Amino acid sequence: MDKGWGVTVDNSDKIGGFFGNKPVFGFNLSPRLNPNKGSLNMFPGTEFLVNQNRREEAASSLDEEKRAVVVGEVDFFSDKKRPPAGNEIVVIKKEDYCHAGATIKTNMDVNTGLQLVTANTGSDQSTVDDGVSSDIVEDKRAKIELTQLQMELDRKNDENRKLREMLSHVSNNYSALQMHLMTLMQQQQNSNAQSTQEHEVVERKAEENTHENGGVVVPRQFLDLGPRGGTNEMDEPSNNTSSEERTLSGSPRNNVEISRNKGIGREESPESQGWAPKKVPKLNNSKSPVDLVADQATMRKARVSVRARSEAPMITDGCQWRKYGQKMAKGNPCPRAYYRCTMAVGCPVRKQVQRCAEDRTVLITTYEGAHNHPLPPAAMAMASTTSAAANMLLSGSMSSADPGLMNPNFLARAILPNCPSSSMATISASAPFPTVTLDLTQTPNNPLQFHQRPSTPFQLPFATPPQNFAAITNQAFYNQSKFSGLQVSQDIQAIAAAAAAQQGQQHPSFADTLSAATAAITADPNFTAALASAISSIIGGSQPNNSNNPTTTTSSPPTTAHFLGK
DNA sequence: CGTCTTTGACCTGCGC
DNA sequence: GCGCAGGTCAAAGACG
Repeated sequence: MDKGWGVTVDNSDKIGGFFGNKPVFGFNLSPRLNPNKGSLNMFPGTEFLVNQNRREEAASSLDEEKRAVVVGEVDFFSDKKRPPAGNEIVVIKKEDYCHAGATIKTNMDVNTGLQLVTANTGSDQSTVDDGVSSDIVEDKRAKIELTQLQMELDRKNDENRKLREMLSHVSNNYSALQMHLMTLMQQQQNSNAQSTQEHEVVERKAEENTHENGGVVVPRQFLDLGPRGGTNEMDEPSNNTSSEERTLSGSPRNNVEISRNKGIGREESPESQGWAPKKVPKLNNSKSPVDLVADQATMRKARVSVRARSEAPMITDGCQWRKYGQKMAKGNPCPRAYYRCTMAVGCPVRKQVQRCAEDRTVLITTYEGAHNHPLPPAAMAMASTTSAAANMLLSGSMSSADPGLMNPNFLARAILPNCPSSSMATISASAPFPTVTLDLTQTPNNPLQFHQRPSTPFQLPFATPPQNFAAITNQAFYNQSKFSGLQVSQDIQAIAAAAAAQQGQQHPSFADTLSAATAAITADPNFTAALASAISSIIGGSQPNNSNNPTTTTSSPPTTAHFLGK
């Protein structure tokens, strides 16, 4: 039944749907083509539409169109896949063997009851009577593409959801592992603390005796790092004690110091309040437990080194420093300057400033000791950072029995929990002064690193949201208490609260402060970048006001400070 | 005059 | 035991 266009398929063995030598739509006829039994096989790759009941709905919308892509041979005339009468199959993509717009229609012959298949090659649209116009085909094609995009979007969304779930799962596992590690570490520290408890009792008695004898009361440290602090612990008990020890040493110089301490009233000198020389007097071989602990503490005295690019001779850190020496260090043509904190009498904090031999634009500032006085709020960032770094380092060293706990990567993660890369951490824990290096000369994408050797310089990012300071500070304090398992003084709590108050937060308790800090960190997923940005802003802000005279730092507004809490 | 820096001397720890 | 390097002291000088 030729409709005048295309081919009508009936009981004949031929189907005229050929375009050239190629069959339209690529359908093959079965040798015994019965419209009810025949087959219409489409070549793979042919995109087509099935417009169900188009015939009945005439010019109805194309919403009911079904789209399919032939991925294999499709037998439309098999019993199962036969399209019902009134279907229209439209090719939407030009193929080698057909044109876009070519159609196959199935229709029921009302006279014979046979299902008719009408084919239109699409090559000559003028012959199409009720066929599909090219505009409609284009419209269909656009709709199909839209559908394709929607499907792709759905697929991507689903994939993203699965990835998020996977990430969440991994994060949970990591947190669980970290908590487990911390638990193990704290258990180890507790056992260490027990072993040193006896020594503490001895030291406390010594302190009490000092007070009874009218000795100088040494201010408490902000934090106790390690078993009862560092070298200051050794110097704290009393001047009398240290003097006696120095007498035992037989050192002429020490004898001079003894006479000074007793005679000229150097009680307020640094040496009497934490600034006693680090040189440990040689004592008798039969050291007391206190001495042994003190020696151990000396060995554990941590340093935090900050590498930053600065033209100024010294970075402004909000603290007041007094230069007390300068030395030429081996392997570096630049002299090393020695400073001590003068913000409070007897503050034991010292720092060394030296330019990097390889890159003289890099200023290396090494902090040692803990401040024994309140810190300006602006000084919190660096103070807490260095303090946390030192704390982690010392905590790790205390657990030297377990090498895993000294893993620098773990340490760095403890300090910077959101550091994505474990390779950021390299910590020099070599005796007697384990050192953490905060390198601000690295690439902006990875600005804060822990490592032993500097490498690539970079421009400091100076844009710093001030509200990050509180988060940084609190995070550092949080890490201190969380990982070191040591006591956090009320001063620290106040400082942390003050720092958090900079964010306009209310913190009735330290726990709340920590919670707020955690929230702040959560809100700012890139803690590393925030911290680096904060520190770099310190340095950046210091540069304009910095003079060659370190003392001028006191007159400039204390934007921040470098402190190393012990 | 007080404060701070400079700088040579001194002390200590460590490696050989 | 000696030498070296790092760290510290303190007298002298500079500066406001």
